[in-house]
Amino acid sequence: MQISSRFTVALHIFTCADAFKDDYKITSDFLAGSINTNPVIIRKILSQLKKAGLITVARGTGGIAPTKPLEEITFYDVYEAIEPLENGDLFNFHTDPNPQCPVGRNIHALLDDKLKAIQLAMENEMKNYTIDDLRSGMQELSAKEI
Amino acid sequence: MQISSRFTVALHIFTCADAFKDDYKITSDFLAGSINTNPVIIRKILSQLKKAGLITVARGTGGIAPTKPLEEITFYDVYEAIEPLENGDLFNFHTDPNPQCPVGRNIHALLDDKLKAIQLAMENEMKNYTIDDLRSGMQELSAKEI
DNA sequence: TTTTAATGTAATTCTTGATGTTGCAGCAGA
DNA sequence: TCTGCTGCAACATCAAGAATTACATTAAAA
Repeated sequence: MQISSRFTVALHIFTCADAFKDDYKITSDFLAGSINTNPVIIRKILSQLKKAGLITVARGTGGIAPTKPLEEITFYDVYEAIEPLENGDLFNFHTDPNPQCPVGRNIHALLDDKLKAIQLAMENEMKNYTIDDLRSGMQELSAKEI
Repeated sequence: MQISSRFTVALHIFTCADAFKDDYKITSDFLAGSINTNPVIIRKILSQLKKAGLITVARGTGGIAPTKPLEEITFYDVYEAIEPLENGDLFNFHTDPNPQCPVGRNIHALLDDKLKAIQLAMENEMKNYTIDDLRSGMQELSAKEI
């Protein structure tokens, strides 16, 4: 099972917002055009990013802006804002293992710390990348195209 | 979005198979009893583990057995056998970003290596845990219960 | 050889979540 | 007031996970 595209869409949004901030007003319609999806999808994601305190969204007039310097917004911040994990756990268990079976009643005790370590390994790697990396990476790619 | 319970069910299966290998024949019905699910669910997972070469399943007579020493079967081996990832990628993109937009046509070039690094961080941590860790951990937990 | 107990697998249903779409109320600046 | 945009509810669609039933196939034991 893959992680939903909303996460990469959110990163796409941040990249666009920075790349075009001087030339266009960044609206949900504008972003939907670059990503090629529906503006309402964008607004839902913007709403999540706003709730997480990562951006401000100007109601009425339109336009979005990050609340912090781009090098302070990590991939993990975006991931956390976007991906709703039940109890914060990446891994799912089957519900109601058999308590009569010694394995069934101990399976959580046996696995929880190991699965958490695996999850943390991923989340910590996410903290090594920031939106500013996307901004500078985008600049390089644009320069190559000319 | 969470990783499906089939992964933790597979780990549960390995743990049970070892814990009861001397006292019971390990059938899909027996395992379904401990996990509290349907035998067909178990058989599908067993089928995946067999295809990956991690276990043998005795047709007709029933019973399963690992093909390797337990310390040589890592969580990653099980994960890889169980989780069908499109193109091997953990992260999803929205299809068809706008090629007219410089961000849209470069979003993959911009993100692919970073997302791969995050995925690898998780997968490498998975390689640090083996089925043998579950066997010994289960022994300790059982000892405590008495 | 027949019986028996398993596996292998197809077909179906149910549920949930991601995604897409329409419609409209609310807001703020021109 | 008019215009353009956000916020949000209400659906529709689709795919995947999970559960269940049914049945053919297999291999050992009786």
